[in-house]
Amino acid sequence: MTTTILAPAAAAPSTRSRILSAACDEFGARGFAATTVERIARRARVNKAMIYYHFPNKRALHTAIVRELFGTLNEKLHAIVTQPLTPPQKLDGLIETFVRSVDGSRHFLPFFLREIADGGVHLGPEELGLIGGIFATVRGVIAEGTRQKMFQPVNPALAHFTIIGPLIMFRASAPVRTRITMTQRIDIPDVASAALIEHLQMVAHRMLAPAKTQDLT
Amino acid sequence: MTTTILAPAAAAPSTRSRILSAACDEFGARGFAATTVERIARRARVNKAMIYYHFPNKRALHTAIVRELFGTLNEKLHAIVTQPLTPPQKLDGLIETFVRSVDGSRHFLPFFLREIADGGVHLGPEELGLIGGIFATVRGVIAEGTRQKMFQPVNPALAHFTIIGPLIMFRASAPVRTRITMTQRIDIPDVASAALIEHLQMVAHRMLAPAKTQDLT
DNA sequence: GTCTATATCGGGATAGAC
DNA sequence: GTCTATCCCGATATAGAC
Repeated sequence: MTTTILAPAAAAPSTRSRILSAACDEFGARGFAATTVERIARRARVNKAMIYYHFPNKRALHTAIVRELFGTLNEKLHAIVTQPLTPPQKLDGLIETFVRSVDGSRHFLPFFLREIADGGVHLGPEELGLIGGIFATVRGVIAEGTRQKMFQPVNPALAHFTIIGPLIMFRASAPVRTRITMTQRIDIPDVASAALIEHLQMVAHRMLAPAKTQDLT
Repeated sequence: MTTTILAPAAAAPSTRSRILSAACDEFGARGFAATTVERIARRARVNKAMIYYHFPNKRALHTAIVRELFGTLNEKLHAIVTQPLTPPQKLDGLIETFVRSVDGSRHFLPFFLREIADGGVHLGPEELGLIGGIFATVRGVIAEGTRQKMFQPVNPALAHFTIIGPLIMFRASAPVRTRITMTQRIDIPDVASAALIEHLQMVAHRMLAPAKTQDLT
């Protein structure tokens, strides 16, 4: 699977990759139904018919993007948990990779959010498998740490979403927060990647610290 | 503001309330753009023209729902923080109210998620004010606790989303998790409201415990 | 591979009878 | 307040020339 969306290999981005990139932006900003092929074409500076030359239809274009987005994240996470590290170290690595991935591509987040909101109805077995792989990876680290008594026992699903949830919601809510800030006296500032990583790691540590002995940061 | 959506006053639900209820389901399941007025009409068992008799257009119907959904939550949260309680007690109350509200209405979550995903483009000043009010409420409690040295200093925005994020994402991801469970060997079970409340309160306590002295649950 | 032109249709919104 | 019929635009998708 060669990355055609985010790495146009410099120089002359192919038409196909321009279409994919433009589609990422449009789908991410508006969602599948509200995105028109016409707008994708304009953004990619190609004709509308070109899109139907490279992809059978709108849905297939969308699926291609989902597959690549989740696939690459999956690979990155897998690379971490197979290293010889302690469970807490792996967890820190997973958190950092999550944040860097989300912050490194403005595409990933909106896609993830909308697929969740739609209940995964657009996802075929292959895409579901990719998301399931992400679950399994995080969950495996938590289970490993609990087995080694380095973590207190927690519901792995809840622990998983305690790490992912704040990241997703905080980053995804940035536009809304900006609008709120402009309209009202409340100001809800953004934070840099490093600060976000640090916060999530702190929360994970505290959440998973064994009941008696713990070193709170 | 009389609740017309969720409390149809038994007996004969008015046409208008049937429309609102049906629209909740459709908008929640599909999002604004993918929802057709035709489907709302069918579900409400009325004619399409009836919808345009009761509401000026599709958008106004959507806005009416958003306004009520966020408005009632806002009131509930406000009622808690004005009681004479300690910051940790207020926070527990907020968490419980959040979870009960989300679990009590299958409508709230999808709307919230999609508005976030869409960057709040459908939200007017009034709706933004309601969401801003929710932010301000949670944030106020955290600031109060920090001032009284009962909480360690944290970024209030991050703290806020550490509480909200897991709840939203965990509940919202239930359909996807079910599909993953069916397709693969991974099984990501759901949890009851009480267990979710307990988990979120535990995380909040641990996150906010002052650095040195703490009683971990 | 790229473009113009067009078929086709679904869906938001309205007119107007009852 | 409720229904039928319809207008009309925009959007997906295709045909076919170059």
